[in-house]
Amino acid sequence: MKRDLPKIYEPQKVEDGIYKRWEESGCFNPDNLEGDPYSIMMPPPNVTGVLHLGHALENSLMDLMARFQRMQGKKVLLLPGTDHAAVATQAKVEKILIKKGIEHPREELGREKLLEEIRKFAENSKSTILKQIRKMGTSCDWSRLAYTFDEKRSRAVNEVFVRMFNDGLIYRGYRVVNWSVKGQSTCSDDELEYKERTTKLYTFRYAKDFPIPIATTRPETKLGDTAVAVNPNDKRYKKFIGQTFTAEVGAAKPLEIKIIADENVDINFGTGAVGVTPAHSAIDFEMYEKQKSLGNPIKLIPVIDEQGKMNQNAGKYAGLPAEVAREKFVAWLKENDLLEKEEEITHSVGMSDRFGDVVEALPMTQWFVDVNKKIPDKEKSLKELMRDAVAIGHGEDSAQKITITPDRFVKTYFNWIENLRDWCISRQIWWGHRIPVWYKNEKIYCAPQAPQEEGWEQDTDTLDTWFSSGLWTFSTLGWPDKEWEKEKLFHPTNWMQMGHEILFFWMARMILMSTYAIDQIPFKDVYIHGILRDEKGQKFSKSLGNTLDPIAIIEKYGADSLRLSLVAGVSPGNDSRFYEEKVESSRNFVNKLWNIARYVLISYPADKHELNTENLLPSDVWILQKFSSLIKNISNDIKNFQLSQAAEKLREFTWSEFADWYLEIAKFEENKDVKNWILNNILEDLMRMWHPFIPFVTETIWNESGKKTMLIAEKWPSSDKYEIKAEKPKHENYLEYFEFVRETIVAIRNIRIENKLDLKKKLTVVIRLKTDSNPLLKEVFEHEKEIIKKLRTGVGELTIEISDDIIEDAYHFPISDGNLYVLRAGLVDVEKEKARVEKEIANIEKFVAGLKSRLENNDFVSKAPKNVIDQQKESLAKKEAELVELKKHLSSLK
RNA sequence: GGGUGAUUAGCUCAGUUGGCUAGAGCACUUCUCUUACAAAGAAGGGGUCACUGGUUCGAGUCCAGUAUCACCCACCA
Repeated sequence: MKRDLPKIYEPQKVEDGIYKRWEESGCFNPDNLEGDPYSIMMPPPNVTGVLHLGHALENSLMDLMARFQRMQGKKVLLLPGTDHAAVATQAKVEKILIKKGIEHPREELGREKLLEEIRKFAENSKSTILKQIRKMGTSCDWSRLAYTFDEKRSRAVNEVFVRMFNDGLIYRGYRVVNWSVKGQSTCSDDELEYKERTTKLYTFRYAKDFPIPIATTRPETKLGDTAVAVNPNDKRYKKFIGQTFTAEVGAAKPLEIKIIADENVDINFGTGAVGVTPAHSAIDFEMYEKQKSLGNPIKLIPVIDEQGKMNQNAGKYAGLPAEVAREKFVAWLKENDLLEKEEEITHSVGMSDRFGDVVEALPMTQWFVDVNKKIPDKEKSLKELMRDAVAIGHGEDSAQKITITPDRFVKTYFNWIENLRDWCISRQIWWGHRIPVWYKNEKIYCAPQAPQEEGWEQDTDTLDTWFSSGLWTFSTLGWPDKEWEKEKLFHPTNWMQMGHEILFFWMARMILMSTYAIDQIPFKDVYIHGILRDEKGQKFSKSLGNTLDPIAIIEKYGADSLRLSLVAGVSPGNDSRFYEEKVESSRNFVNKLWNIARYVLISYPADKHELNTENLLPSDVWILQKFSSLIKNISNDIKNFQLSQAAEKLREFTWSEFADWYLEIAKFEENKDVKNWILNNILEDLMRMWHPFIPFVTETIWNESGKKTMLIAEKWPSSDKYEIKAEKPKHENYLEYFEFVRETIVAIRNIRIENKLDLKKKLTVVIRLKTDSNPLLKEVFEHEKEIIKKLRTGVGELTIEISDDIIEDAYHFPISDGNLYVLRAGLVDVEKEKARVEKEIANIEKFVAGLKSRLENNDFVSKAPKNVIDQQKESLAKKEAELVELKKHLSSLK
């Protein structure tokens, strides 16, 4: 049967069709699958735009694992979804609208119209993203598609909010928060991006008679100072602690500065004193709270408003933008001779990562999640829940313990938890889950719906987007609706992969939400991947203009090539560089695989016979052995999340062993029935193992091989099938013999090329076996003679001798244990051969010397494990034998 | 200031509990259009595993320190 398959694999022609067939097969939906549940929740991409390479990486990883587990016989759920990404999306749409000429989108459009614009944008980018996920080949269950802002997820959000409110974990408080003037909204600590800036550090006194100078980079906020903190052990200032000074600096009222003690003040830094501005610094606000709890309160005077301008408390500075007020205040300080020093320093300032402006610290009434308060009935705080889940297991149950790969991130996580403050969850933007709290006069009511009576108004704020994405692992499964009962078998989810940059944003919040709301960890294993960088090691970013569109890459090279290049050559947790050459290399491999299959399918039409072990030749035993251990290796690697290693091993076997050696030898060896069985079976099982990595080409090959089933639904191969029962003792040695044959062939090829021998001309070769060599070896070589001749060696005549004599005027290549030589009579370039052999001898001598000294070392012999010693002894014996032969040979060269 | 990671071939990177003479891809050299594949095949060259000490019979691997780079956290008032 002659088949017609194109020489070059063309992914563009098949990928969409295959994806459709997979979808129709029902394999994406775990309801159609048997086995233990296995679930992965897709980290929902933000609906702010299109899929980028990072998403492509994540899809590759998740789909790899999903397909692998499905082939392991699991009931696999890979649940897709998208994130409404509150601030990010609104900021993005507002930017677009501003470009279109709507300068103040919120005022000009109003809440409903602006929300409509955002919704349109979100829906649009959502559908693009979902299409792109399909392009990647991701085998997710579209019937369970979720969105953080859809009705079901909104119910979950409200449910958790109300519960936390009732448990007293969510509170409304007047505290200093991060405020983006540009975005007119709060942001959480984690949403800040710190950037280095040079600014001036001013050292001054509030008044001539004020005893302590202080330093600041924000003089204008000093109009709201209410205290100066000094170290209680500071001899200079100790005497002032407890006193209050007044100073007239132009604020609405004279400043009343209380000198307070604080251990954290560094005596040696700056002036050793800190001007405390409780209203405009998170740290100072903490001091304010501390003083309050100590019964020695200080005042809190805001001087900057939500527009970033000075307010009435700032007296003569009121109404000025902060920067202008700063200059004016500094000028005033100079005039009054209060400024002692002015120096340039660099320090980092927090910028809103979405709106891009420097955030202002302002005291405001906002909603917070209290992370330190004990949860009723639990005796633990949210912070403790978050720590337990990773440290000892939720509820001290080791089965409810999260493992993180690589484990160094555990430390990072704990460190973050230690420093965690209450989480500000209210945002003043409109795109997001509205806070389920209702007000009427002084009354407050917390529930998804307003009370029946008239006059209740809902809070206008929305929730931080991470509040809803924190629920993702279980809100996607229908919680708190009835559906959950049916779906909760998928929770805790099994595997979660994410970039290390969202460890705190997301992983931490999922743990918080899940352990609190449903008393389960959200996932068992977390796999942290690095971020992708360009070939120069820079992050991909729009502003650098170095972004790559994964879809364009797929169109050029195919999804498989992209996936393979993203998964191979990376290790967990580490960043990796991405560039087109990597995709090219993967494309070349995919095409190689295609051609391997093409050759096998065309030349070895499968039939159903069993493997005839009587007819096994060394090459067969060799490849079967290699393959059966490969199967075990790959399974283990994937189970240990060593995905890149698995890909490399597969590639090595496929290309260097199966294609380069076995396939070539199969062309000449006579036991066609065995060859047929092995080629077809290994090809088939190789497709299974490659499938999670490169699903499209493997499915295509599977289909071309005439299989009725789909590869996606096939089982992972078992190594048992390839294990040769040792009924024939010679098979054990076959493995070794085949290595001899390989070495012989390489040696002959080397002779030709290194000596520039005419490749067309036939070569006469003598293989000399030593007299004491295994008689089977001769048999093998007699048998392999024809193969050696044919396998691109150009050998015309090959004889095998058994003797100990050196043949003069020949090339000598000791093989493996020193008892086998490849020789070629005549035509020797003596000088060249001498040089080569001398180099080789020097090499071996060095190695042998090392081995000897080790083996003569009593410490080594007495302390090293036996197998290591044996290994080295064996190796020494071999190399010494080689050395003897090579030296003999060298002396024969004249 | 605290922490983490990286440093291995020209480039990009593997190297799982320490154990034969340290690997891959790309690039390079030479040869080959040999009927599966030139997006290929064959044979090669190329490394003091950043540095200095230590532990050990044995260190790329473990420990300490140093240097350079990258990142994270805190933030200097």
